[in-house]
Amino acid sequence: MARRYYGQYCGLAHAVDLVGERWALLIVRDLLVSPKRFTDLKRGLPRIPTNVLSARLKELEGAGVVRRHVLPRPDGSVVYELTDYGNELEDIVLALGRWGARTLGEPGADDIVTADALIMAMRSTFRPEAARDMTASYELRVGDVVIHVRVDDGDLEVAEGGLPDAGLVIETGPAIKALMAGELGPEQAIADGQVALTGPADLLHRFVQTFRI
Amino acid sequence: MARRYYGQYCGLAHAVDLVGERWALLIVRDLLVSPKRFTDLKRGLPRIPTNVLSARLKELEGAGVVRRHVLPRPDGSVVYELTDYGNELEDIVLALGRWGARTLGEPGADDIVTADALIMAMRSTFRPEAARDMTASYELRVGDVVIHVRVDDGDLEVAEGGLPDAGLVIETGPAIKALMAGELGPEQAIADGQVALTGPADLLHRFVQTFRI
DNA sequence: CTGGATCCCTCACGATACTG
DNA sequence: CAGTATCGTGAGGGATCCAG
Repeated sequence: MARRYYGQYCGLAHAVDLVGERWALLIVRDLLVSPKRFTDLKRGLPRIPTNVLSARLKELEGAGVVRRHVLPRPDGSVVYELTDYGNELEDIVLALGRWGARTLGEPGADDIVTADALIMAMRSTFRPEAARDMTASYELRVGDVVIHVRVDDGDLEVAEGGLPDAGLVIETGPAIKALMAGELGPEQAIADGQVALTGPADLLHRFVQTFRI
Repeated sequence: MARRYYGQYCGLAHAVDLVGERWALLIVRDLLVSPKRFTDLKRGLPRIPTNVLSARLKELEGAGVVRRHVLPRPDGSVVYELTDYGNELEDIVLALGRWGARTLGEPGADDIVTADALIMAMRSTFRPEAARDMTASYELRVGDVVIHVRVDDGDLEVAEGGLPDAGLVIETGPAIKALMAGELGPEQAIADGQVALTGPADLLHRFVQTFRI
């Protein structure tokens, strides 16, 4: 807004003005999963300084991407959520995540995986054409993050937390990236101990066909 | 790359590491139109300091997005072009430009429009479903930028420069955004003198139906 | 305890000048 | 033409502090 960085009358330049600042798209990523409070955002983005988070939220609000919502009393707390306009970034964020995942190497020592990041990763790698008429459910544990995935007749639903009646529980670590990229075969991953299953092993094949980098 | 800004093992965070720096996506935008030399890039992005352009090109090269290519003698000059991986940003850049264009206001006093920006804008607003079986050609003059557009049986081709046998020459200014967003009707635009035509006026209707923010 | 604001330091960015 | 060198400024990083 204020800062006219680029001096170009161009949709892309304007978009980058709105969401091109340093943490902005990661904030949008987390808000695409669900509305959140300041502290929730901070927890999902541990390395962001609070002043920067505060500044980004104000900028995104001013840009019409995020809405600040005060919950009714007695709670009275503040929730940030995407506007309709902000929600329309979903396809872009998913596509960019897919693009970036293709050159994602091994995780660094202090890299973390958050539930929201994993949820968006599953959404971005989902291949509807491979999931046609398919129904399956998975509980996915990566490090200490637990999410679950339901594929219901070709529709996808991903959310945080476990799933007691999951068809398959997949317990793994960073190897999940190699697995989903096809760099590591399911059998190999199990044999190496990089993936542990609770449930029928052939479901893992369907999993890697459904979610693919 | 070097700077681990985000500390997250996530495709999106990695993508933002690669192309999230301050001028990076605009450089990519211009390279999506055609390979360019350092000075050409500088001319299309007048406000970028040369050291920053230099740094971005090195980073993008290191990221595998841009390739530095030395032309054969006696020319011996250097050309920057997108790698295959870089080219795969096209849909994302187009989508982001479309998203940003929706909230693009009036141009600032010192905003410029470059040929490359306009070419990408035409590509991003093209609606194939509206251009089915259509054949048309336009020369488009916005300020002192001249490009031409061919719609050939549903296929789009946009490039810099005039087109002597264009079906319609459209001469306009910033009003083109309002026109393409449907905020300004074609007749109104002509009546106001915000658009001048050389050729049949009804082609302008087809133009605004084919290219739409 | 949530939701920030403040302070200080560093480094990336921006402007300009200059060189092979 | 294709950058490198220099230098000032402001945004980001990190820790701490404060109000409701």
